[in-house]
Amino acid sequence: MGRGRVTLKRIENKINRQVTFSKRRSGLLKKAHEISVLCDADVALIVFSTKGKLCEYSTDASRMERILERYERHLYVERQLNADDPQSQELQNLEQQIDMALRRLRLRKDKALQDQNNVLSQEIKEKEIEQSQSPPVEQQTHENIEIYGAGGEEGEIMEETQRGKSVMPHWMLQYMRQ
Amino acid sequence: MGRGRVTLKRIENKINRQVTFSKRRSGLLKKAHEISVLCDADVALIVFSTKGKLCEYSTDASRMERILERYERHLYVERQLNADDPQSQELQNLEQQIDMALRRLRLRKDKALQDQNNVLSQEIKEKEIEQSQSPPVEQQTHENIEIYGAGGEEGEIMEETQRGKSVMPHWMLQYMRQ
DNA sequence: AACTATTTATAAGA
DNA sequence: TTCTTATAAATAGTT
Repeated sequence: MGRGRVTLKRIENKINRQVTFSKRRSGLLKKAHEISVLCDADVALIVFSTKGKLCEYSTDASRMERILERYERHLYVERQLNADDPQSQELQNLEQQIDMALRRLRLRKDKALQDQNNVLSQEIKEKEIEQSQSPPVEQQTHENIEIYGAGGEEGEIMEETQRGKSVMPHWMLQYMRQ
Repeated sequence: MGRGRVTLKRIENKINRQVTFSKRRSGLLKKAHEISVLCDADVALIVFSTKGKLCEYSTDASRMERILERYERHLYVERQLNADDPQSQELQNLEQQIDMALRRLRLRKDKALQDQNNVLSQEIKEKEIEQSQSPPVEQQTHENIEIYGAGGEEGEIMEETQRGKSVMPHWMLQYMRQ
């Protein structure tokens, strides 16, 4: 798309590669977001540039981990099919046990963080009432909005995933108008 | 793209949604693959349809897990920053320990599977020599090929991730010509 | 599954 | 970089 056909081959010119990466990353993120909204699909997208910088998209920041876990369970079935010798079967079982332990622990940790958040939001709410100012800010939503791509700064972590914070990752804002 | 503007809103008509999903999934996978080759980037893409069916792309099937692990380490730093109370700090440490155990175990398991694979490929090689037939099939590569999208069947797991099997996931073949 | 009229993405150029 | 523009590609609606 542009003034010339593209051959699917590594772009050797470093500047060109960098520019193309930046442009195409925007496009990819936009499309990932669009399919997730239009088709009600869960999407997790992780991109590392050559420089090793991270950029990610998921349907919903707080759902990224759930998507990955779900992915790993699919994956798990595949592995079981492959493991037809006793040695890897044994390792399989061990892995499963440790994995379950980790999952249980994460649930506990999530709950702890959630409780902590609840306490904090309660404090904020009380402060707001104290100050008797403008009504609470509306919940942001990503439905029903036309988005347009725009250039993005390459070279930093573009989203900090925080549990249940926002439906729309904040870096996505740069792809929006209105 | 098409005969009408798209409003970013869930497509309510089920058939339409399904068709759009299928078309856009192809496009998304194609673009994910293109950016990874053109810009030498690591990409992991996971899509679940509403029906819960999985479709995935990664730069290299065997690298998917490494990408996810790398992602989780980024993520880990974020979490540390959030955990400023003793309770979640404690859980954090516990998690880290279990996580390390799991990682060590997976390394062992990977090695076991690798060894198993090596034995199998050795056996295959020996059979080939026995039969003294055509020379070994050329390694498939995904560089330097123009790819075109094509419809894909929705409703099945499109790739079985198998350790180090192929550079190009086999479902990707359907997006190619020549 | 194909076909096209359009919209959208983007390679080059400024 | 960022914007502009010519063109290639993607795809919505249709058959």
